[in-house]
Amino acid sequence: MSRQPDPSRRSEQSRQAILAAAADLCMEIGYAATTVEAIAARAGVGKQTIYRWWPSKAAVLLEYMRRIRDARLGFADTGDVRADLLAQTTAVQTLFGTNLGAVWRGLLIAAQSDDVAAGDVRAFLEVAVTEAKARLAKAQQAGELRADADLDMTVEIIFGPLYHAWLLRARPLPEAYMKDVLDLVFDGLKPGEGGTAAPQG
Amino acid sequence: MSRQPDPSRRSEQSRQAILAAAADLCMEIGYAATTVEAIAARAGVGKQTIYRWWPSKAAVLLEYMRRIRDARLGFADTGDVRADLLAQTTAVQTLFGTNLGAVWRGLLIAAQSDDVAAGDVRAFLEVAVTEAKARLAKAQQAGELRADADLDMTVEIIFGPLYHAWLLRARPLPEAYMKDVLDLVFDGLKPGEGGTAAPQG
DNA sequence: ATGACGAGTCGCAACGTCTCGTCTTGACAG
DNA sequence: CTGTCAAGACGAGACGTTGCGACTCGTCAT
Repeated sequence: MSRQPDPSRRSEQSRQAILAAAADLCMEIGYAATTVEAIAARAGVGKQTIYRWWPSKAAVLLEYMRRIRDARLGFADTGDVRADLLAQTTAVQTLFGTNLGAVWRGLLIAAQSDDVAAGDVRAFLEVAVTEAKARLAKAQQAGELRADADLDMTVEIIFGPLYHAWLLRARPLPEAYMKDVLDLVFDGLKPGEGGTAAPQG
Repeated sequence: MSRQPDPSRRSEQSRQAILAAAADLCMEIGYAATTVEAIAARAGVGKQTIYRWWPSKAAVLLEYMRRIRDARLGFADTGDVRADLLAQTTAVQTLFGTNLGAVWRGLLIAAQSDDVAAGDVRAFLEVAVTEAKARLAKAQQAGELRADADLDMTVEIIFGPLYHAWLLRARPLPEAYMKDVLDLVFDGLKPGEGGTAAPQG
């Protein structure tokens, strides 16, 4: 009787091999083509070892992403909210262009059809959202941001354009994309007094 | 010899039944669970009749979406760009909440793994983007919009938040969501002279 | 007669479950 | 300290199931 396995006897080596194999395959052949059987074969592992510890390939890849993130710092706080947001969003934009972007894209897809994965993926996403909201709340108190701005909405206004361009339109973005977006949304789309100088993407 | 079938002999009745069955299934059980075999069964049609005319289920659903859109008008032009954008984006937000939203979500997923579908889905999306850009260009000439705003970016700033909230975060949105977004992005996130009154989502 | 149609069969690929025999580990006996 | 032994995680892979996309029928309309 061992319906739930004993984590203390788990093979760390297999765990690492599975995470690495899953990520590599996803980067090389795409999320959809990355099958559990292929992950097992590449990792030199039995399929059951994957199913014993993870409910799906999405869960495997999400753990991989979590490890990457945990090795990273969150939002910086230099006192200049626009600069901090630019640093953060530019880092995200850069990540989208790397192989990790392919993994993240796959997870966002999985979240649309797999309810279990959806909860975990959204939780992962909400960590970033919460970090951003915390930084924005501080900016609000510092008078750098309109006091009446809803923070969830503000996060969506800042990250939404990037996701729209990358995930939906799949268009190539100039390096300064997020700088120009931030200039536009902070100064406003309507013409007028003109704050910080602005774009032409 | 009939490698490419003769459209003039095509059964319009089967076509309609297939489109309706595909859309109904997608709304009822979701995109992933909607199989070609299920569509055929529901439509009372042979599988081959689907494969004869469409390359994939994504193509079927895209044709369905195209029909819906063709029965609709594009952007209105009342002379007030914010009002026009509000009307358009609110219509989109409403659509997301209906069963058509489930179909559209499915197509956006398919575009991530099926290269052929991706081209068609993006083309469909670009029609809406182009409409929006045209209206924005007019606003720019009318002095309603900053002259230096990149239009692709502006479209992403306006629609990005909605997609981010709906597709990625799957959070429930208040009816006035897009009104508040437009107020924020037109007037700007930074505090100051305060243009139009603004939100608290 | 041509060819689209409904119906259904085919081999294939991946799913998730399962059953092997092997190897590691911790508990206990000597 | 060392030898024995049961528990259980492991690699490997067989299993039935599902949906794919190509195909083959006999029917029916043009």
